[in-house]
Amino acid sequence: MQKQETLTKNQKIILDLIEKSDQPLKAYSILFDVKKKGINAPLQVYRALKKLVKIGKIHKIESRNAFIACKNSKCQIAKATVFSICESCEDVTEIHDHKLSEHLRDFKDNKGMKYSKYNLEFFGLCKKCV
Amino acid sequence: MQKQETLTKNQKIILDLIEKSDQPLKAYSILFDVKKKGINAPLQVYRALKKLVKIGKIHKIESRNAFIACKNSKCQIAKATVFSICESCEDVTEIHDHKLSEHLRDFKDNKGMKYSKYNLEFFGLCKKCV
DNA sequence: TAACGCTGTGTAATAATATAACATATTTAA
DNA sequence: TTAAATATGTTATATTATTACACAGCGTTA
Ligand SMILES: [Zn+2]
Ligand SMILES: [Zn+2]
Ligand SMILES: [Zn+2]
Ligand SMILES: [Zn+2]
Repeated sequence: MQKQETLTKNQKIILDLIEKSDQPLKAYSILFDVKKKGINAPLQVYRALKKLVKIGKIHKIESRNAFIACKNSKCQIAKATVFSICESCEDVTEIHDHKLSEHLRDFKDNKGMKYSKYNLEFFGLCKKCV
Repeated sequence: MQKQETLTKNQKIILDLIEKSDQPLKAYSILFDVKKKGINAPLQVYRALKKLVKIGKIHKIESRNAFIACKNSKCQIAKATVFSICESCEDVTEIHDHKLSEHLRDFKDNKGMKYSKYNLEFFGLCKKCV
């Protein structure tokens, strides 16, 4: 369900920037970078980020307040994200693990709660940093 | 490994407050509540929170920037947390599911990364809010 | 004892993250 | 072709979190 063609100007500018980075970007660093393209205010950035998160083009790394592009162009799991985060170099990688996804998708607690979404962040040391 | 007896005055005040609430509290709401006890500045709160998180007495709900007490007094999993969050009433519950914990503890990605910690947040609607 | 490292405290200032409110424009759908 | 929904630009402000500095208490150890 490709939707990029329906993005607005600001959304495209900001998505382009995030997609060019393989690591998460913070809102105010995005703002700094897009000022030359006429985006002047935090709110313009946050609005675009909100939309891009909503349609699954990017994800928010909650523990870092940063945003990373979803590399899976057919991402069906915009609402079911798993990341690995190196606590030393801060390298972030999105994990797509079928078995894990299944397990999480099927998880039922004992409260009868219905889950529509989850976010999982693993922390540790990457190979370079061990 | 009970460590509460070694907590300092500020840490105790703040832990008490958080433990009395069954729902997550935000740092500045904590600050407001403990002003009558002589804690005047954000940093005093954040320092106590940091320590309490570190020793597993409380957990941070990353998506909400809020802090909740760990109800499991023998919590071995201060670094392996799972929460369910109702997106309507914002009710938060810590989940202790043995099978899920095992699955997450044993998870290995294909990058050879060594995980020491994870945080999982499920979102949905609780029974009241469905 | 004295020197040191470690942890915590108190205070002031500031940084970083995010939203409210308002006026207007554009797109979409009935 | 009106109405609803979505997006924009701008200003101001709210919320969350840290830096920097001076000092106090405690245990180790020289
Ligand atoms: Zn993705
Ligand atoms: Zn690393
Ligand atoms: Zn816990
Ligand atoms: Zn609810």
